[in-house]
Amino acid sequence: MAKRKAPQISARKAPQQARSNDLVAAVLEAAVQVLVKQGATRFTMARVAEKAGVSVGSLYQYFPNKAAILFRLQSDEWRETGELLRSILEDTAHPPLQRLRRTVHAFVRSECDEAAVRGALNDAAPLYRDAPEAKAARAESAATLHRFVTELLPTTPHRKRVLAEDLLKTTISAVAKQFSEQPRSAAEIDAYADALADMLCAYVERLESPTPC
Amino acid sequence: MAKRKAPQISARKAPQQARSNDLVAAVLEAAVQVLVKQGATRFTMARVAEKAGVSVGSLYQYFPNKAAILFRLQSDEWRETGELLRSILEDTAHPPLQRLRRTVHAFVRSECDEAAVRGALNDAAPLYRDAPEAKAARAESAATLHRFVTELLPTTPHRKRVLAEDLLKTTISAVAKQFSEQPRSAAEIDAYADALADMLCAYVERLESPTPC
DNA sequence: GTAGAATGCGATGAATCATTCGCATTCGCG
DNA sequence: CGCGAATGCGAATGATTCATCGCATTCTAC
Repeated sequence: MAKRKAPQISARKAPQQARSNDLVAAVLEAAVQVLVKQGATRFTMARVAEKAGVSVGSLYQYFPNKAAILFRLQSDEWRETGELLRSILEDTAHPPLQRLRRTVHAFVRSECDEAAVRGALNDAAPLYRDAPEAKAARAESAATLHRFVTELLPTTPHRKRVLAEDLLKTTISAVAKQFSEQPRSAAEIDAYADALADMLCAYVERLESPTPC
Repeated sequence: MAKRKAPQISARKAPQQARSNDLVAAVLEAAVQVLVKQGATRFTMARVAEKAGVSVGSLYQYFPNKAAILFRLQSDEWRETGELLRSILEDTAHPPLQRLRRTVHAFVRSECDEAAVRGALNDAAPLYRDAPEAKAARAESAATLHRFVTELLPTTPHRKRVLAEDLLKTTISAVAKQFSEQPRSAAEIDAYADALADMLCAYVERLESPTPC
């Protein structure tokens, strides 16, 4: 869709002294603030450096380019959410459908929590999304969902199950993303997550015990 | 999430002579090509002008700025799709559920048809989406859906119906958008649209005749 | 045919940015 | 203390891009 090259996006070098650790932390925090307050198009190295109280050159000591900072923010978010969802989906103490419902709630809440950052990160996505590192990160969460769906739809034919897995993944992520684009109250979030879970459950249950349309 | 100002985005003036009509047409066609072949970040006035075989100055005769060209492309797409969906949703010859299914198919197909343009337009969305003209365009299609949902869920309590309307709208648009981000074969598209329609129908039917979870 | 309006041109101003590089400062260790 | 390495700096660079303006060309009405 765009980028010909997907250049270096990983950290340039690991901080070795205490001060550089602080610097990286300050940069990341400043990056979030700039992203939220100024938006993706005004997210520049100069602004991040100023907000972090460091110089532009220092930014380039630990991040090879602007995309790397954005990717790091996105990557951290992915990791956190990934761990949260994994802990819910693999908690065999509860029946699958209940785990699905809890996952939907947790995910929608999580998206809305950091809506401002995520929205801006989304606008900036063209800058980092084609990097191989980003693709690897997505593959991992897909694997977790795959194991869960196999358990959720034991009697559904393989052909249909593959489709359902894709649809569930897409629906949850796309709907939550779009929903979180507007600011929402806690009550709205719960109600919406409930409705979304209702929809997914209705679909899953019908797959497992078909009823004519 | 970003833009402080949402400047002029409507056409600057209406073409009065034949040659200027041709010019506008050439510009729009060139804009699509640049968007598809070069991506949103490489979409510049100079490139569009060159591809269209006109000068930069002429671009500014009919479009006040870059966002206006992008908005015009998006607006045309919205209008076309809007008319298509409206014709299906309001065709009272078929039962509501069947119209819903046909709508889903038409919409997913439509998104995939122009996937390249839409993907790039999406990347460029921050440039035009906050303009009042864009908001007005979205409101119109929401109204069509509202009338349909009232007919689709006659016995569902108002409170739930409002939620369901939002969820249906969000799901269809968000899922189709995400699905169309990868190139798809005709068979894939049909299968996916079927699955999506299955999910929505299962949800709607359960709303109208509740079954315990 | 001609005047005046509409249209078209493209060099140019002005602004914004990502990234680099040479030098100054600070740290850790013997 | 003092040396070398790590860290930090920020002006300068080079590239890109939007948007404008004065002038040339073409069209239309009379």
